[in-house]
Amino acid sequence: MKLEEQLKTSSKLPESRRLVLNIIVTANHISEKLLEALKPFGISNQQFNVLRILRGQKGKPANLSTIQDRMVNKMSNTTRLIDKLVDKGLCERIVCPSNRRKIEIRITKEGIKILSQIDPVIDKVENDLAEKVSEKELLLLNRLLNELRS
Amino acid sequence: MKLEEQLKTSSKLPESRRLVLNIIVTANHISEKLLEALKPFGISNQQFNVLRILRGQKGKPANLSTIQDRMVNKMSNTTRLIDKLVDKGLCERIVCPSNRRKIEIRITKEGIKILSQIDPVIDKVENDLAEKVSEKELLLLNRLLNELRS
DNA sequence: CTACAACAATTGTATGTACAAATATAAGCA
DNA sequence: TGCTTATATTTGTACATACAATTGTTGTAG
Repeated sequence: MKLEEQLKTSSKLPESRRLVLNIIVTANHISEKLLEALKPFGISNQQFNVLRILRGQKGKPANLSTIQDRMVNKMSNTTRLIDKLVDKGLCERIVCPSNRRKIEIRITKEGIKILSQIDPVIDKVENDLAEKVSEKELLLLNRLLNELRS
Repeated sequence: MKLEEQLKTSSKLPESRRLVLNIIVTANHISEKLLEALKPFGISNQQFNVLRILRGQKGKPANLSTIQDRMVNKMSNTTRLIDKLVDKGLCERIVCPSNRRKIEIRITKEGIKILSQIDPVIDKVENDLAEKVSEKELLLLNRLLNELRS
């Protein structure tokens, strides 16, 4: 959808402003799709993101700061997010025995199980999106977006 | 910056997942830059967005649903956001005389003034970003992002 | 060994966001 | 008119996010 249509504005925006708004609007659009897909499982985008990070640890525990570093949204309160996942039984938190300042966070069997149910649903959202452009454009988009963050 | 570097992951992601993550990470990156630029003025991205919408009304008042329609982030509680702007004296809210269910929201002189101070700062953020790619790539990015939302 | 700096996580406060329910007004119709 | 439905906003609750302050622990210089 054309950006101006989306924002219901008639003003002619400079191309640099269009880029800024376009990226933010598109990111919101995608986040909504993801959230919608996750809704039946009762977890949020950020909770899902953390679970995937924990699974990626392949058994090794992660501490809070590691998780925060790897999150898509550098959340400012991972403590409370982990609280929610612990409440749901999807991960567990124990004090690190070698350094009691740290905590060790692990995904539980429950967590692994719910992730395996979620995986195909998220894959579909991602593929549906990517199919809106050609293979070549997909690679190009990824390259250009990386450059915007340089 | 390369996406994998940003997320500190070593896994090889499918290109469709890279696109999803790339857009969200880039949008966050841009939002942070904007927020940083707005910080000296004590207003948030969304408050700024609403002020710009109100200025675009050119004297005509806007009601809540109009604002909500035009917002970049379709915020789920514009009432409370307007409260904040009213508290700061940047806009005013009066009950619409012809239809008392509606409210009329207008930007104040104060609001216009602060916007005119903010404008060049935001322009700079937008231009700095756009300069990271060529003119041609800028247009292409805007076209492809529109397609992703179709 | 003690004092202090550095580190890791938690807590508090304010704002932002999603969703549902409540309130108030207006419009339509028997 | 009185009843129902639709419209516009507000309020409540839960979660997400930014930032600052606090707590508890470790490491280290003197």
